[in-house]
Amino acid sequence: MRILFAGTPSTAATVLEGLLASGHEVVAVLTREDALTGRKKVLTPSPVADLTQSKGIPTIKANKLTSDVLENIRSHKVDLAIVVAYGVILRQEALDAIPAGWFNLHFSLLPRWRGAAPVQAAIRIGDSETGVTLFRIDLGLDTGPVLGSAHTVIEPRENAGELLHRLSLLGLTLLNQELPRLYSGSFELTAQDGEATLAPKIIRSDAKISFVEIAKSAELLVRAMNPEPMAWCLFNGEPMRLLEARAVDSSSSLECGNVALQDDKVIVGCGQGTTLELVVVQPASKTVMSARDWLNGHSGRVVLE
RNA sequence: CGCGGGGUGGAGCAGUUCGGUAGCUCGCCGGGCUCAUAACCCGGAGGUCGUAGGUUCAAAUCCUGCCUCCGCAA
Repeated sequence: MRILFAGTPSTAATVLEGLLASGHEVVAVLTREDALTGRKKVLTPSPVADLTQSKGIPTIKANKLTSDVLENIRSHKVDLAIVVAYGVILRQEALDAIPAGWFNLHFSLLPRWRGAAPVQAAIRIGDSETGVTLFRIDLGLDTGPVLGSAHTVIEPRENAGELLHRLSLLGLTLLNQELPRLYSGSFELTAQDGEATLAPKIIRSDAKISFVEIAKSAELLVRAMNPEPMAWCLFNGEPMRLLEARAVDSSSSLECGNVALQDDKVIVGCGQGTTLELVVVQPASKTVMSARDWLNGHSGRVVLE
């Protein structure tokens, strides 16, 4: 079958690369328009566009599926569309444009964590397992009937970036398993079953650490927000990013936000007498460094907020 | 011209406002103490202070250009 692949970020590019390597017939790719990015606001193509350019695959860049764009898609005589984090809502007119329909690879076990940030949400809340779901897109938000899914355990120290990478590989396996069934028409779609939860898009203020909460909650936040948008707190009035941290047992009880060195570990007091160990941090204007290095430069009383 | 911060021995920082031959917390090397140690004590190596030029008797510190790294915003 002639496939249209729709996706934007590097995760999507990873999946697309895998599909190509497996010999699927991707005849066109849909991705978001180039965007201004970085401090200098350089117009940059999406990771997916980057890949298709080097592979010479026809690429449609669109942030809205207008009639013109849909016409363009139809001109490629596409049978089936695979969507991985494209970032655009599909209206009925768009859904109708593909004969066999649009199938989305979603990074959670639907109906849990419908929406934009399922991986972050799963870690943030402390889920012990998650997975990927391949479903046919309908007009709702990740509500379509399921073709197949695969689950995996969330590792105790795993952050969102690491988990997303594993899920993209798992998703690729799932695609390679399910696509032949789609091709042959011998497949079944099952309605989503279970409690639906929502994983809305994350904004920076969601990633602000509160040292009043217990350490475990802070740890989950740090893991969930890495690499985007990255958990942060304030040090001397400047933002400091926390790349890696974990809740630890501690004999000493620190006031919330107070930092100390104990057994060669940098620890900070959290709510209810709990303790968070800082492992990797990045102060404003500085590069990423170990928490120990950071503390070395600051003798005296060190407080985070 | 989006806003802003940084580049000082191997690491992280102070010193720059009010110019006068470099300091702190670590690491490293050697020695000591100890049953022992990541603990403690003593000693040591290691820096043309990002770069080019300017001002000056004298520049990490003042002026100008450049390189480079980063936070925020998009």
